[in-house]
Amino acid sequence: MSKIKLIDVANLAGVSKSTVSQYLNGRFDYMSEKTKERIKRAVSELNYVPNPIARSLKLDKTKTIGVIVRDITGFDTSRTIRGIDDYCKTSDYNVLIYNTDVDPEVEARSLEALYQLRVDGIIIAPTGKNTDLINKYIANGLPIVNFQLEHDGNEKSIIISDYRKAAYDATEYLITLGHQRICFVTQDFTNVKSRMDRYLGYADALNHYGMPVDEQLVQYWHRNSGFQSSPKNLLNEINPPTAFFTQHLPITTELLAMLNAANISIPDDVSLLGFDDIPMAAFFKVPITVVTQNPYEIGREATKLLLNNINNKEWGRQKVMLPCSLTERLSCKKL
Amino acid sequence: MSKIKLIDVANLAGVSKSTVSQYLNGRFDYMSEKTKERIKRAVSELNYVPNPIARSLKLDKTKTIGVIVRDITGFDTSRTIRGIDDYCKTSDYNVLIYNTDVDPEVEARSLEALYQLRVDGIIIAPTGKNTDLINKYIANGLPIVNFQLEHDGNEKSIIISDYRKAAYDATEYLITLGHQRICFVTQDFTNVKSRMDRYLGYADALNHYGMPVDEQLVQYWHRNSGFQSSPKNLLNEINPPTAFFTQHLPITTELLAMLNAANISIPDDVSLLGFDDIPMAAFFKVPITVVTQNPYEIGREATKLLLNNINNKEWGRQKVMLPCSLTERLSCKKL
DNA sequence: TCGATTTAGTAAATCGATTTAGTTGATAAA
DNA sequence: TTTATCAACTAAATCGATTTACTAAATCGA
Repeated sequence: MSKIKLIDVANLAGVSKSTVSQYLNGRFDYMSEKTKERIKRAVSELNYVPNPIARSLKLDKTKTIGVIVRDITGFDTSRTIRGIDDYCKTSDYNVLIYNTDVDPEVEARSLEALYQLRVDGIIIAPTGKNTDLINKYIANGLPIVNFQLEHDGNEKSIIISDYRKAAYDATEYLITLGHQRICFVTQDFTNVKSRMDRYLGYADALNHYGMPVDEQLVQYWHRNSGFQSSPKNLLNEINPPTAFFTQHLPITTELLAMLNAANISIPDDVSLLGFDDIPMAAFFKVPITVVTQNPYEIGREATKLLLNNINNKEWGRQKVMLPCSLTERLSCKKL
Repeated sequence: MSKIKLIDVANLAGVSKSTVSQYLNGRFDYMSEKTKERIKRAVSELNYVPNPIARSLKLDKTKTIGVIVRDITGFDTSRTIRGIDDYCKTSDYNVLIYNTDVDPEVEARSLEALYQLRVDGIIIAPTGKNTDLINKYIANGLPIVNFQLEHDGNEKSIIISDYRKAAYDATEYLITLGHQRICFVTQDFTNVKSRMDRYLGYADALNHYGMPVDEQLVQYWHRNSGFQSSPKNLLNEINPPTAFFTQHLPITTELLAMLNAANISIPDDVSLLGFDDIPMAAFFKVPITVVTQNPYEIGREATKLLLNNINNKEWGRQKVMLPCSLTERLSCKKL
């Protein structure tokens, strides 16, 4: 179990370090079978594994990628990371994780830290506030793949769910159930394409069924301040929504808690359809119907793309869209 | 943003590499203020950051630790990792994560991989099947801290919840509610101290209240084959349990699903108390009362202990026990 | 048969730090 | 005045690989 080095193998095999190195790197240009055989035996006898640090220093490649996410603890996020990790393990890459908690400054520091650590590439769920910085690193030769949030639509490499279609399908599902007044609850989506896309999908569906978008029914929620207008008040208006379509997990859970507290019953008083799966939702008082992404697959695809970029210096714009699916549970009532 | 090296700083400051290195490592033994000042200026002007790989190679320290867990996706596990990560970031350590999916072979390979990667130490939630191997690495000078599972009670360094007290408290809680027949559902606990401890806590409480342990009420569950006897059948026996106390998250959720399917109502037909928190449990049809550990804190404590071991070569046996707490929800009925 | 080419392998430079063993010039002690 | 001491630095070795440039022996063509 002690740490064997190249020179030990060379000595045992009776050849020079150079030859062993050539052997290990598959450069058999001019190497006799006999020599190959002896090195092979020495390697396995000594159980030699090259020191990855020395290798990294010389090659200026670390076989390590960085991952920057909001919070590894998130249901979808942890699954994406598992996807990244599983894919990396099969290609002998290692993964370094940085959490930002959606703080752009932390995000900027994480990028710099990973850059200084000489990672070969980065997968990032950006906050959206460091787009220029990210592009600067890319311009500097560091491959970066985005996921989860499409900001300006000019991302060089991005894996994203097909948000527009997903929102379209979900809205259509509600319309099919007879809902005419569907409240679209979202975060501010100015300049954030992946949020805008959901809105467009929602609008597409309404239009397709001959319904205009009622701006009264587009409600905004903010991470710190909560809902623009209280859902309870909304339901007390003259022409209240019959369904909520929430675009973000915290929105869904906060809304759920408020409706529970106000004794507003789902789906009898109002229907609810959420974006992103909720852990253990099947056990809920009312199991919530949701549009789900495939976070594990997103992780795998992002990694596939990144490793490809790392190993083929030249790469153009790439965008991969993965489909979402609707998990029908019991929170949407047929009217 | 280009990569500046030591020699660049040395040139700009007009001194040798050695002097810059001494400066950076705080060895000011014989260094004039003037020189210090010039190096300082050069460093900040060039925005120099030492290459961690070169440093690792020379120092044989990577400032990286490995973490081996069952599955990063788990609710508690992801929080523990967040605790580890947060602590590490404040000490400039990096974290490499390996998932085992409770496969001892994968666990063994992960240990070897991390060893070869020259991590400075490892935090592991062991499967329990590689105790000897782990000890071998420790004997080889690699600090390893255990958590989540105490196997033989001889672990050199371990952070664990106080399982015995937690099980005692939970059982006492049920007894206080009037329950006399409490079914203890567990995985096989032969040779696994942290499971045995929960049983002992359960038995302690029963004994303390003058109740004998009825072995009929100790039920076993297995990851693959499920329950020893079906919970439904159990409830149909002559003298059925009035409460289930489940010792592992998968047991709790599987039991929950089975009771739901059989239309057995909680807590009216039977009470349920689980070990480990369930994500979003508050939204459940019946919010489940649980004993919760503090996974984030466990992560921090494990890291604190590990970094301590790394930086003080001599360390003896260490065991830290963290308290659990009971989160009372609505799944336990007063009889 | 002799220079040219090919085959098989090695010595030494390199990656970017750290560290040991010196070196130099100034001051202090003998 | 000479030697010893000390302050302030530096040259060179080192960590463990990879790679380039080189050498020596064998083979080849004319």
